[in-house]
Amino acid sequence: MRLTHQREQILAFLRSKRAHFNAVEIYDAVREVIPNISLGTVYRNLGKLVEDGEIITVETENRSIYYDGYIIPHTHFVCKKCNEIYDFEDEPHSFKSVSDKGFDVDKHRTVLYGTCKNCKK
Amino acid sequence: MRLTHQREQILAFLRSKRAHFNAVEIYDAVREVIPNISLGTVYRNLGKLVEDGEIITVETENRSIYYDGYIIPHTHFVCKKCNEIYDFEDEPHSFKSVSDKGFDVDKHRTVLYGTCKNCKK
DNA sequence: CTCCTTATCAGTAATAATTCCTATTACTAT
DNA sequence: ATAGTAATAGGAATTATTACTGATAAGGAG
Repeated sequence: MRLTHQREQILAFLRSKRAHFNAVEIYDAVREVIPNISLGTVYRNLGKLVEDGEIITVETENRSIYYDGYIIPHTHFVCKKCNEIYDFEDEPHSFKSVSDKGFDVDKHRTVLYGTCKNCKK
Repeated sequence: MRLTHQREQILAFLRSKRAHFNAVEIYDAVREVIPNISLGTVYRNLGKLVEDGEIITVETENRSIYYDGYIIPHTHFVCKKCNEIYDFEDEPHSFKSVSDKGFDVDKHRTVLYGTCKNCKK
């Protein structure tokens, strides 16, 4: 994988923020540095970075996919009021009952839905 | 919520199959019974049925949302080779660390990714 | 440093999934 | 029956993502 300026900046942006962004938000952010980058380039690089394990995706009930530069396994919490995505530590889990049945688990995603601390007020 | 013929058939279809379908698949299936049902009606009713807790959604890395008439909490496994979605029992989890921090958890979704038993052969 | 190969790029068109809009129909309670 | 509300079909519009094409630039070989 060639390290292009575009790919470098996308990765740098995601690593610099401990938050979750969709493709257009990343596009807008990286355009500050590379004004003529195209959205297609952002999507292509996000895809490759995911493939390479440099970043991870968060699928929620919202239609768009969110990208996360923090790749240590963790659980996401989506607030149904403000839509903010929060990080939490994974609780211990083995998925032993799944692997025992002959299924190979590569990765897992847990998303919690509810009301966040701020929106409860 | 009015129980219309359309809503009834959508729900009946999802309850009759222990599998996961996207909106277009459900549309095609229900059209066998109600030939002139529209896709918009399917989407609208799926949304209401989810709101009402009659069915649940499964968000995966694929772009479309899958609907599931089996609403007892369980874990989904998506095969990266054949894209089949399998059901597994939930492992015990409390999300206590999340609620202890003042976040109210309404529901959770866990999706495992990997290679299924059949595709391993 | 220069050339060469090839991945990657910008720009744009196309596709897929979902939502929105409008006129019409069905149900409910007067 | 009639009015009022809610739901529908059909199609247009929107949003998110992917695919295509000729031009560019990254990285290795000489």
